[in-house]
Amino acid sequence: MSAIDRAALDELVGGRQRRLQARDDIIREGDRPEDMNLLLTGWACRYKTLEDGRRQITSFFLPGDICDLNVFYLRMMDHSIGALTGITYAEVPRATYERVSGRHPRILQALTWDTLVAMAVQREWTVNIGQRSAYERIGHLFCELFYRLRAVGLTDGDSCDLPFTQIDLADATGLTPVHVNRTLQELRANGLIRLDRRTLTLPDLAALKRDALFDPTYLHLDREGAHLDANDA
Amino acid sequence: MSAIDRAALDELVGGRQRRLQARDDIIREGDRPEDMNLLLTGWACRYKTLEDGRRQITSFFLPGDICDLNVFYLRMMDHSIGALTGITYAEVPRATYERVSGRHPRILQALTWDTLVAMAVQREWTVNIGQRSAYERIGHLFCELFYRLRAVGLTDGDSCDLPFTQIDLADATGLTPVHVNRTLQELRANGLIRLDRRTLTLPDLAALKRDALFDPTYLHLDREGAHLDANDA
DNA sequence: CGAGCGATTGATCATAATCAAGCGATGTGG
DNA sequence: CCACATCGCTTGATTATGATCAATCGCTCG
Repeated sequence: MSAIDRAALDELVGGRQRRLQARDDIIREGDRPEDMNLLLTGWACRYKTLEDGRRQITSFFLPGDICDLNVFYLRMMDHSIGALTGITYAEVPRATYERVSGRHPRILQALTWDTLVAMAVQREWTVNIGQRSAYERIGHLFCELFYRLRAVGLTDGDSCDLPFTQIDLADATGLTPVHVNRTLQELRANGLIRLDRRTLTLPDLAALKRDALFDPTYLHLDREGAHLDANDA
Repeated sequence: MSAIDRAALDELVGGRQRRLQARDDIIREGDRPEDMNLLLTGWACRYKTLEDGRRQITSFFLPGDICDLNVFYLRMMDHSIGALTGITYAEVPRATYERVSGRHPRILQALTWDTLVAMAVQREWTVNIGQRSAYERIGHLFCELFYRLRAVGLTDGDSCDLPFTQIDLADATGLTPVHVNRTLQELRANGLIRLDRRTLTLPDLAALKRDALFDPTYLHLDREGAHLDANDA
């Protein structure tokens, strides 16, 4: 990344920064989106709630992720974005976004890239929930999170942070918390995961990948485009 | 849509057009994407297959839909796109796309819009499969398809075409064909649908929406952006 | 006419949901 | 500093939704 690109990135992120506690929402279903949000630290998620209270988490946001690129083209949020941990994020106004992306094609390219990968991940979630068993589903999600965290340097050997509850995990996988708990025990018993105090360890990633039918192609980590990573800023 | 926009659209669609039979693939997982594909007539779908044969349809494409905007930014297809009926589609080379979108901001805006809505639909599918019962799930999908078809003028009163098999429906909803069949009977028995010879009728859309917890907000049909519809071309 | 496909039905099974209760750690107010 | 409330996790018992296995039927097409 060149000095010019870095400056452009600073310009993007350098405006208003905000801080939220776990469980607070960045933006809620029904709101009119005003800004693009870039997660700097902590974990967040996108979710939708049905009238009767059922809740589905549709994406996780890790540090460096863009929560909603271009969402200001839409009149109304059709989902909410909430903090899973304490977070800090940059609020990028539309004008700033347009100025920076207009002047810096590589930044625009990186944002486009990010959008395409986000779509690929969303598709894989559809496959995950639609076709995989509870055991595979949770294993697959763990593989995905581990790969994504590793790509931004947030793993430590075969371990990484996993700062959300089993209820969150249930809402993300379309399972009940009780069943998530039992499935986690099964994964543990098979030596595929260790999970202790918000730290996830994958002692045998190859075996987990096999059992969960995980193929990282969809993450497109072999990126040819420029890489935009808010952690670089 | 102005004459200039229309001319731009003609330029986009006016290149190579192709024709495929049902069950042929436009492009397959593992291929390198070369072009953007615009579906002109017929139905297609995006799908992924697991090693053991399980298959998940992740989106349906209706006439006028863009199958894969910008996909040429990615090195390799992580999914396939297949024809569900006989189809015709326009193959737009990267160069054409870049020339036209560079010169015609409204076209670019319309394509961006399309991408954002496609993402919203993909999220809703995640919710649908993750949280809704088989009955709600199929009902919800029918509502979605009906709304989308109506938006491009492809409905006839409370009826529309539904040119795919129960197996396709099963692969799209994450259910087995047997269970789809039984659920369809239940929907029929409750007077919410009629389904005969590839024609779907929704005699009581309001009731179906209620039972399926369908809220069309996510389709963003109240579009403020320009509307790109290949059928206009 | 026979093959193949899609839809349908029946019987049985399994995965995951539901209901309910208890445990341990953390945190707070009296 | 203790009492108790809360939260996240865990366990047990039971139920239900949807999967699986298997067979039949009608239709179209070569």
